Amino acid sequence: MTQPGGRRAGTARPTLADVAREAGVSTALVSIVMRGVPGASDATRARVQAVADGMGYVRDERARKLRQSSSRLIGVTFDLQQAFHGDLVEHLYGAAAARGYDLAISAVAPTRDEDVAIQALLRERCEVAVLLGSALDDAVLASTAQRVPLLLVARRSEVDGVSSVHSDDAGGVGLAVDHLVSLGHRRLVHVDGADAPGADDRRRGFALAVERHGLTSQAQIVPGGPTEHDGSRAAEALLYAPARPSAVVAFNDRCAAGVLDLLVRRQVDVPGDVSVVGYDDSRLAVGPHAQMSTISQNAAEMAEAAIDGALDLLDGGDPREVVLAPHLVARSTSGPASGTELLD
Amino acid sequence: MTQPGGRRAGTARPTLADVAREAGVSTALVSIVMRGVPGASDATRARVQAVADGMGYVRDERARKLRQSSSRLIGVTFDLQQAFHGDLVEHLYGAAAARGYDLAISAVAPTRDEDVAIQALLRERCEVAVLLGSALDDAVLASTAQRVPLLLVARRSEVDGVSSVHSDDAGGVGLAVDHLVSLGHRRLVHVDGADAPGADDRRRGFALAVERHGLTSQAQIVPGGPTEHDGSRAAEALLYAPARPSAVVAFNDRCAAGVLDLLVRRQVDVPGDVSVVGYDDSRLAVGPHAQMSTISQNAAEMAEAAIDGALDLLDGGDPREVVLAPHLVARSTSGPASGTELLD
DNA sequence: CGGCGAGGCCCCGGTCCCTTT
DNA sequence: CAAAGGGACCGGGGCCTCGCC
Repeated sequence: MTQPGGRRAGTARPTLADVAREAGVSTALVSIVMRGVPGASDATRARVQAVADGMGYVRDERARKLRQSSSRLIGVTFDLQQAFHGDLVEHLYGAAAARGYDLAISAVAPTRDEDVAIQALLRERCEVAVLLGSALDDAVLASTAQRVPLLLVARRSEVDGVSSVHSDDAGGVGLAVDHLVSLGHRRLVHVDGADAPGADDRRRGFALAVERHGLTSQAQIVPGGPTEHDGSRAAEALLYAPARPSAVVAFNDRCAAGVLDLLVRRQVDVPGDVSVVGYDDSRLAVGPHAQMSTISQNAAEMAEAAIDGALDLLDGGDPREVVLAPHLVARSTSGPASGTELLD
Repeated sequence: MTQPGGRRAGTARPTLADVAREAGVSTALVSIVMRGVPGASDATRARVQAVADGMGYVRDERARKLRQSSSRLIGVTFDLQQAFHGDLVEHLYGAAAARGYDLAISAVAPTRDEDVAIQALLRERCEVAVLLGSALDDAVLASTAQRVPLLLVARRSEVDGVSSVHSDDAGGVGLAVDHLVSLGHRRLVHVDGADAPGADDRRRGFALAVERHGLTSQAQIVPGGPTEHDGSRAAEALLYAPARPSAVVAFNDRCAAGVLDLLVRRQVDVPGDVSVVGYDDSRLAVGPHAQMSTISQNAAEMAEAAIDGALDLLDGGDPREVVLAPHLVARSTSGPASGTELLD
């Protein structure tokens, strides 16, 4: 009750000035100690540190970043429902911290638009924004890029001034096709991603790969989507098709999980009767359907590349496109084609 | 090039002062216009707004919150891998916004400890922290609560001064048991959550419920865990048990998904041979295993209660425990017991 | 007298109270 | 009294100065 002002007890957190008063030194000195920079004697340093710890002092990142010319803050938008985004965010934290940057994350969800998420980041004065799997159209991306340097992850960018980091989607699907063909499969199907980011490239990659193997006439692309439900529906339709495929390349792991679930449910043996390959190597791939064969995008590598690209943009580097090589992770949902398949 | 100082072109974002200079007014007036508060004529308001829009002005939330006595910021920690946390975060955004608060979210993941996530929130000077499914022990919670008001979601708190919002876990499992018993099931199994938050209560609820129905001797609790893998393993063990159960109550939806996957894979008919009930009603419940019967915690309601509780704590209210009533969502993984079951 | 430890002071970008026209 | 301006201030950071051994 030393203060006549009616401030709520316990609410106020100690500031540099509070610590300085308590320790009997200036705020500048406390600042020096808290930052661990030269300018204080060891004895003073220890004493001030002890006082700060005792008071539970935590520095105000807001005030600190306000004063500094550079906020050293990277904004990230991600989709709360996408498991792969979760993997990416986790590694983005690590990659940013390793370079002395903080992360401000802003979620996208059915009731929270991507624009809203980006506006929130702009108000936080992040120096660059990293958008995971953005669904914004080129016009919006272009106008956003004029307000803040922009880097897209897991999506290609046709937009001027926008960097991007994504895996070689067409090539990745090609790896899946190569793998299946080498196992003896001939009748291949691609359950596509409809209008999801990357779906075009994966469709194209599938078409190119089957052509390369001279299997175009036996191959098929069926409409799917990015969710388990889409995969299930597509698989159901395939079961009633005249010539049942012997191998399926799904748009992503979620889609593949839907395909797998329906096949297992219909007592189709995987990989005995049908092989299935997913895309992403998200946590789903090693989940309940344990050991899904899939194309891995390597979240850690992608996150590193994203932070590198973002900081390069900040340093005045030209926007650029980084294409990562995906690789095949053959687990237990893909196997040799059955005998009948080999006959045709 | 009006400034001789070598600042990087295009990097600097306009400030209030820039807008004021451009519009030929004071910063105070621009502030009034940007906040939409009384104190400016309509004509001036329109003119200043136009200038600000033209310059692409976005206010600096950091500076604003620094000046304001209250930061109106709620910190949230959540697990990137938990689908249910994603649902909660989405609704927390909405609930906080409805009360004029911002959210600062900080993720927890295998390589990012809960302590690290909380420290980040403290540096952002959030006024209260909402922890989703915290795994911190009581001692750490108690010491954290001394630095910032704390509210736990989806976990009970024994700690003094900490509020909590969670569903009635024991009661919820009771609902599942009642449902299954009413369908004629007698040999019930609970695949538990090991040491996950809430697992104790759900075990207890199961034991109480089967006792209430006089089925203790035929009931069983087997070790499980919070992941699909745990569910799968437990289900596998059950298939080799002497008396196969006719119904399973899983710790959560992920665990139930694992159980379901293994059963389907082993060609056990669900719900013909075995009924399965999950817990959470997360996105998984309506995912690939379409239409899982489960106990719903209603993320929207929980989020509302969490924000209410957090703000109440801020207003000086006493810490309190809010227990929400879970409810049964009977979908297609639970059905009548088979004939053999009814005989014993 | 040189160098190190420490303090004074303004600044970052808004907000808000008070004063002026 | 409404509209607009002036200036202190929130919590730290960084430059410059000063005292002292």
